[in-house]
Amino acid sequence: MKDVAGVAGVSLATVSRVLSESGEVRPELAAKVHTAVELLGYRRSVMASSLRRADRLTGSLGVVFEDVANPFFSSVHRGIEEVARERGGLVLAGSSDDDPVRERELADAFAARAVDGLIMVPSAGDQAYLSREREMGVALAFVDRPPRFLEGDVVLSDNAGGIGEAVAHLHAAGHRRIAFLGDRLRIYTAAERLRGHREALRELGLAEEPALVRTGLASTEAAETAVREVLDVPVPPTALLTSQNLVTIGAIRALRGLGLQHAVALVGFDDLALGDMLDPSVTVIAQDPTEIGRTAARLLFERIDGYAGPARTITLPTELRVRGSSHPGPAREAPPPA
Amino acid sequence: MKDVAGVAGVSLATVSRVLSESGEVRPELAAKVHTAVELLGYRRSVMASSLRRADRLTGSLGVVFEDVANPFFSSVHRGIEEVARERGGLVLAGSSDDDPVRERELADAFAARAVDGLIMVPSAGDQAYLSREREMGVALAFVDRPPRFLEGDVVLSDNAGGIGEAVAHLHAAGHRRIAFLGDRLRIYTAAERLRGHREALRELGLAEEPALVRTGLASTEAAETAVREVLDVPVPPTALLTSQNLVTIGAIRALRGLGLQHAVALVGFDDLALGDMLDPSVTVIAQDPTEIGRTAARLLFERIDGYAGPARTITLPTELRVRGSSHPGPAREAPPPA
DNA sequence: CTGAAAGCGCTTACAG
DNA sequence: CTGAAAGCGCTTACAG
Repeated sequence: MKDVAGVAGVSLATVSRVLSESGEVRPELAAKVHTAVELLGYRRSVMASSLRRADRLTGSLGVVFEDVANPFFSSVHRGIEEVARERGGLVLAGSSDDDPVRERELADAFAARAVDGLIMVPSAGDQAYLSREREMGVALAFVDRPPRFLEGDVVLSDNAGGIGEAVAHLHAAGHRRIAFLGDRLRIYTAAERLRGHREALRELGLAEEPALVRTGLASTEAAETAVREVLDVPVPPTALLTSQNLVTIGAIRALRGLGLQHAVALVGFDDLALGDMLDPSVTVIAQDPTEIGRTAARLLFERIDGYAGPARTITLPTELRVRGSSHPGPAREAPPPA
Repeated sequence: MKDVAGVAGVSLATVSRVLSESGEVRPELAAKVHTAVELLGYRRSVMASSLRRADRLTGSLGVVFEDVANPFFSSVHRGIEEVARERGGLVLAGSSDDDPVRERELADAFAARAVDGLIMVPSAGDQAYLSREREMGVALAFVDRPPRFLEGDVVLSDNAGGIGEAVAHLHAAGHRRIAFLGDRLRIYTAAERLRGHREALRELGLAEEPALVRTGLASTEAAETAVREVLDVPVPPTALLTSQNLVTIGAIRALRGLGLQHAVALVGFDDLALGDMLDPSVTVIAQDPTEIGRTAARLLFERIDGYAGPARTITLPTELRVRGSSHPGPAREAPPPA
C-alpha cells in the first residue's frame, strides 16, 4: 500500500480510504490510486486490514460439519457459500466426525483466524463453551440440530412433521401396521423422527406396538437384521418407515432378500440418489439441505450485522416424494386388528 | 498477549516465545505464561502472528472446486482436510461452477486472506494468472485436471487406463461392438476417457466406428437420447461405455425404457451410490477421490515446506468394480463383423 | 535466557 | 478533502 501511495503521489491514508471505500476522496485522486493499483498489481491484505478496523470483520465464516464429504452437509455447505458470496464472504469448513473434542478444536482454530461467525452442526457433546466465542464477538448459528446448554439461532428440518405426513400417507393407503426403524435416540433427529411417528399414530387412533418399533440402528447391516426381525413377528407390519438413509438401504436389502419389496410398503427419511431408479422406486421424506444452509447463513449475517434479539429457531418443511415403494402393486386386505 | 505478560510478570517477547515455541525460555517462566493463558482464557491471533512472522505462514489452505456439493469433490475436500489437519491447518473452500471469472475471484479472495497454498480444480479457462500468486508466495496444486498455460503439480485419475481396463473386460466377455457415450470434449477428463477408448480398441484390433461414439453429452436427457439413437443403428452395439455419472444414469433410463437392461452390457465411469442395488447392478470404473485429495495436499505441503523442483504429475489408478451390468444374463452370440 | 523496541500492513481519530 | 501519526496484536533482530 505504501508503494501504491508512492506511485499515486498521495498519502497512505488516502489509498486506504479509496480502497476501503470509506470517507470522501476527490475523484481525481481516487483515479490515480486505482491506476497505481493496476500498475503494481496490488492487493490489500484482509488480515492487516481487519486487525486495525473498528469492526474487526474479516469476511470469513467458519463451518463445522459432522463430515464435509457427507452429501447432506456438502449441500448445506453450498447454501452457506451462496449467501456468503453475496457479501464477498469466504467459508472455512471442517469435519468434527461428531467428536466433541474435535468440534471444539475446530471452533478454536476458526476463532483464532478471526472468523466473523461460526455455523455448526453440534456434536453430541456440550456447546456451552461457545458462549466465550460469542463474547469475543463471533456470531453463532446452528444447523440440523439444536446446541446443548447454550441458546442460539438454529435451523432445523421438520423431522416430526415429515414423519407425520408419511404416516398419514401410508394410513390413507390402507396401512394400519406401520413399523418404525430408527437410529440411536441420542441423535436429536432420530429422537424427533420417533416422536413424529408416535404422535401421528396417536392422532390417527392407532396403537403404538413396541414390536413394530426398532431404534439404535447405526448401520445398514443392523437395519437389515432389524427389518427381518420386525417382519417375523406374529402379525407383521404392512409398511416400514425408516428414519435415515443407511436404515432405508438396509430395509431395501432386507425386503429384496425376502422377495417382499413389492408386498411391504416403504417410506424413507432423506432422499436417495437414484432412489427413483430402484424397483420399486423409493418414496421418501426429502429435506432441502441447500435451503437449510442459506437460512442459517442469513441468520448468522443478521447477528453479524448487529441483531442482538432472542435466539430464533427456524423449522423448514420437508417434502413427501411419493414413488412406487408406498404403492405396493398387489391388492392387500386390511390387516387383522392387533 | 499484553495482559498475559502482565499477569505472568514477564515481557511480551517472552510470552510470544513460549506460545510460538520458538527460542529458549526457562521452564519456570514458561509455566507462569501457561498459567496466565489459562487464567485469562487467552488465544493468540493467527492473523497478527502471521503478519509479523518471517515465514508469513497462516496455516490455512484455499480450495477451489467446481462445486463443493458435488460428492466427488466433497470427498476430495475430506482428503485434503485430513492431511491439513495433521499439520494444524484449516481449509477454505469455494465453488467456481467452472466459471473462469469466479475461479479467479476465489483465488484472489483466498490470496487476500494469505492462505499458504491453493488447491484448484481448474476451470475451462486459462490459469496463467496464478503465476502471480505463486510469485507472491502462494503454493499451488491442481486436482482432477491439469492447469492450462501454467506448469504446476497435479493429481489425476488414470482416466484413459480405467476406460482401457473396462474395454478389455467387455472384450473378454465377448463384446466386439462397444459404444462410447461421453461428455463435452473441452472437458479434460472427457477427452482423456475418449482417448482411452480409442487406444483400447486399437490394441484389441477393433475398428472404431463413428456411429458408436457419441460425445458432447452434458445431461441425463442428452445421454438418454444418444443411447436410444446409438442402439438404433443397423448393427447396434452389445455394450455401452458411459464416461460420466449423468451419462450413466441416462443410459440406464434408456435401456430400461427399451427393456434392454439385461441384454446390453453397461460400464460407467465413476461409482454410483446405490449402483449395487439397481437391477442389474452397475459395473463401474471407480476413482478414489479422498486419496486424490490427500495426495494433492501432500504435494502442496511439500511446496510450502520449500520444495522448488519441477512440476509433478501423479496419476492415481482407477478400480473396475465388476457387477451385473457387464454380465448380461442371457447368452449372446458373437455379433456379426462390422 | 530475557526485555525494550521496531515494525508487519493496514485503519482511523486528529488536525489542518 | 487530505496527511502525519498512532496503534491493531503480534514476532524478531538487537542488546544485555
